[in-house]
Amino acid sequence: MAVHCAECPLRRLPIFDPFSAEDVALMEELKIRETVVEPGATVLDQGSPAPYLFTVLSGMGLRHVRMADGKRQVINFLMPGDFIGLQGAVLEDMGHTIEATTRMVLCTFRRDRFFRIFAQNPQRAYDVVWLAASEEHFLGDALATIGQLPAIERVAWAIAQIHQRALALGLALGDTMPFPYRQQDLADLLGLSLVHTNKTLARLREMDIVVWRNDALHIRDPGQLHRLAGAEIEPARNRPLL
Amino acid sequence: MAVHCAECPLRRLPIFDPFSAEDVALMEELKIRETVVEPGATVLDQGSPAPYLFTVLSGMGLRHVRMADGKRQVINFLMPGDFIGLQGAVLEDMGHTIEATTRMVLCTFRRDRFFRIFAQNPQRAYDVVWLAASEEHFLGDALATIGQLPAIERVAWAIAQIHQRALALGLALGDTMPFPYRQQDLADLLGLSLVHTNKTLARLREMDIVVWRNDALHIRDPGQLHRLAGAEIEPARNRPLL
DNA sequence: GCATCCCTATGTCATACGTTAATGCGAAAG
DNA sequence: CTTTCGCATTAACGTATGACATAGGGATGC
Repeated sequence: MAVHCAECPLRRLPIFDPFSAEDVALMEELKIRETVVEPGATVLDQGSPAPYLFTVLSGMGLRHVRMADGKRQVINFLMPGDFIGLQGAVLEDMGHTIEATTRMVLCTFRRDRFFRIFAQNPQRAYDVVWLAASEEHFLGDALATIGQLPAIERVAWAIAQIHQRALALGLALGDTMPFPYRQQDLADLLGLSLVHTNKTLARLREMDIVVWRNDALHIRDPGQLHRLAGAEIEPARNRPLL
Repeated sequence: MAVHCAECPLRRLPIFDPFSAEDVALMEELKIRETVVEPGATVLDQGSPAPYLFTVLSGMGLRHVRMADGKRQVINFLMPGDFIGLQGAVLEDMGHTIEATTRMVLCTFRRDRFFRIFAQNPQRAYDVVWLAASEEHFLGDALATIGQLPAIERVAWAIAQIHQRALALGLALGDTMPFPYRQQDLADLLGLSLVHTNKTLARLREMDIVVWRNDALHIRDPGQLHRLAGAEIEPARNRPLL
């Protein structure tokens, strides 16, 4: 019954893929259909509750929040296998907007039908919880990065994150990966200004750590990059209660 | 079967309260027990996968991450009704540490037994998804605040958040609320230095917006505070399943 | 061909914030 | 009563980052 996304070994995502259907009846029940989003277009704009849930079948994008004064915060990146719209489906509004940075193909299903399957298949409910927890984990990491690290480490962190996911998805060829973002997107993710992000990227280039040209990014020194990005989390002083 | 926490109108939390048991057999099945955490002590230290899940019955605390160089990032605050340990229960490790800032009473249950009820009660599965989504909503908000706003607005945001939750829980008396945190905690939440947080609080005091003494905080000018905090502070409301 | 647009690149200057250090103050300890 | 400790408070100074300005490089269109 559960159809796992072939493109998503990373998140083990239990999604419904309309193209490799195993259970046509279930898909009919869920009213699954395909949605295409062109680069620059948005799909689930913030403010409104969402009657639909989506799974990313292909393409890349990002979710961001637009603030009162025009400031923008990118929450995270979207890659094939990601499951979006949960907030909008469960809360009264989904607090952010989904924007495509490449042509993105989504698998769409209806909220009401989707949650109905919880009753039929508890394992899927657990999978959804797992997804939400992964998301939470990432956001905590992002919070720590933005809150505590200097610009160069933030940028390195973002690149390492994207690389890691791209690798797991088979989108990256070794240390070269697709990078269909503008520097403004990176800046808005990391809480930096565009100019400073640019300068930081220049520094990374001068240090011969990464090279970025034309929607593709190459990591020339993975060791250095991960040293910059990764030293963050360390086991805390442990005082076991149990 | 579901026993809702009397203390938690805000999150409508579907928790098991061992003190108002309606279903003794279920509680036995879940091996529920009570856990007390003294101020300063920690539970669920980061790094280890957690075999237990907790619900906060009373007291306050926070979750934070400790980083390599000793830096600390507070992820969020904990109040009665909060459900913790989901990441540790679902992922291989829970990325942060839970720390009590007052004496905290927790309701503990075993991971394996807990998830088993998904099969028996799909509504509870939906509730857990709802909880995770609320968490996600908050983290996105925090990310935008830390990433984009200046110090004074960050502090105002944090205070407004806590006030809102305390109000909903009946912990606040009008514009006076418990505030059992050190300024360091606030600083680590907001990605600011201790000193700068202090100065910002002093500014807010001079502006006659908030006064803070002895674990209690009084909002003297709610209008001003909310104007500073931004309209972002809307609570995550629940969306009925049907 | 030129013009326009969007984005990247780089320099100069301004400032919000971090760092260090010293002071004070109440609570707990001896 | 004095000491110590944890935490709040302020001041002086340094710096990472933001703001502004300008130029350059492809694209796309006429």
